[in-house]
Amino acid sequence: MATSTKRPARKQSTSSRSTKKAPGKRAKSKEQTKARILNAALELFGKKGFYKTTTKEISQKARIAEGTLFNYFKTKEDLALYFFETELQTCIDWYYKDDYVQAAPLPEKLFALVQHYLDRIEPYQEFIGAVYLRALQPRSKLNPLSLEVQELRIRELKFIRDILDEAEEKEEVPPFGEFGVYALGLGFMGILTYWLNDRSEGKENTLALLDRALTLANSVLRQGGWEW
Amino acid sequence: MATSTKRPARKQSTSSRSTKKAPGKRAKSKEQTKARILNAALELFGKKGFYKTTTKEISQKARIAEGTLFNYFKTKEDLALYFFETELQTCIDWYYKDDYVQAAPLPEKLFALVQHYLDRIEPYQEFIGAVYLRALQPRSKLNPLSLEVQELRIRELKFIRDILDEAEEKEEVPPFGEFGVYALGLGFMGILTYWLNDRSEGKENTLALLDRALTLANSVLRQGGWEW
DNA sequence: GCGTTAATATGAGTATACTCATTTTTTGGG
DNA sequence: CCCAAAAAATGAGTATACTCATATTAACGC
Repeated sequence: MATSTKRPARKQSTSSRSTKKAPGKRAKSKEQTKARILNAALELFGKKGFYKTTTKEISQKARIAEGTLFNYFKTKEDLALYFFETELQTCIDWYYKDDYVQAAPLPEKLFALVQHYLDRIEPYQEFIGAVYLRALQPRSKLNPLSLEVQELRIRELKFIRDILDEAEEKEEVPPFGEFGVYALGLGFMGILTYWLNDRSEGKENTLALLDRALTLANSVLRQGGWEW
Repeated sequence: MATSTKRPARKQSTSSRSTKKAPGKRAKSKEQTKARILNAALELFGKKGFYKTTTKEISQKARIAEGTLFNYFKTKEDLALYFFETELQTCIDWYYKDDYVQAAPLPEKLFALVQHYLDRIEPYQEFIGAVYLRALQPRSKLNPLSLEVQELRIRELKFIRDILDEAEEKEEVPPFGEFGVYALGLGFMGILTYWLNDRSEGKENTLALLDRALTLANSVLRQGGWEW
């Protein structure tokens, strides 16, 4: 019964043809399989939601055996988490390519960054709630709140720290150091949580909250006043 | 059933003191069963951890059928969550009975409260990580970050708000309103997360962080200075 | 007591994330 | 080409949270 599926269509048309290129057949096929899984998962999650999508369905749609899926992703949640990591990275890249944003004052910068990120993960809204919380789990590599435990090797944390360092250098902010990174991470998490709960049109409440929080923080830090 | 004493039932006659005690057999047995479940669960969670404890084991230890467990708690996680709600309530009660704490300035007050809470949930440490995150889930009743969605009916939020109101009244803090409640809730969550990751002796790192955060916040708010 | 109704208990059954021993495919050396 | 080892795929099997139709028990009016 096996074998009916994957059959490499092209037998080798002799060894000469395929001169072991850099990728190699194996690596290439692996990549493709992974892509198929991700496509299938994304489509199904979007259509039926994270919980109602079974790993069996995903495998079928990706045309692989169910077990294979777990060779690529340790758990179903890891599979979903993949999208956020990707988007986060995209967001970081975006930042470093946009001179205007980079030059802006801290509050504007943070506002733009968060807004950008929220825009990007919008499609995953339905299932992000089910999954992003995992990132807070004590052992998770994505946990922005376990700074002292893990040695700041993680991309995302490094990014936050870079932004903060720059602001400290420009004296936009007092030298908070680690503490600041932690606080920023926490604040981001708060916004994300609020966003998840936000039923307002175009998530405007979240943006309003974000704006208010940044303005307030800025004003408190700069002039020690709270009349905003 | 109980004695065969005829009990000429009367239609109404509310005055009938006949039925000895208020509880009634049913309510009583229900209470006992619930208690048995909680005891069994607590012991097993403590001994084997949340994930390795099966609902079957819990039922057996509580001497009930497996299905019965789910008549009392919708999910296994709800069962675990029960302990936190209880401890939180205990904590709130403790606060209102301690005049000294109530009279203290806000930072000391918050420090004492959090420390007290952490002390109390210490025994559940092993499994709290697995479960408390659920509280952040968009729909959760415990989510301290979904203020505007849910109308502040929840005990815990009300408590935070009361404390903040009082501080605002005493002018220890500017009138932040809802915003303040949200921020406090978020801060508490941050501490809890840090605590979960804290491997230091006696969780002293967490206490240090808490102290630092409160001192800093206080100083920034009061004098607009950040030399602390 | 007896009958009726509603609450509660039951445990076999279901769904599904994940495992693992086995099979298939790829690679690379002779 | 062929073979052996490594990598990857496979799908039947497992574990377990949770459901549900049925059975048991309590409550209460007569």
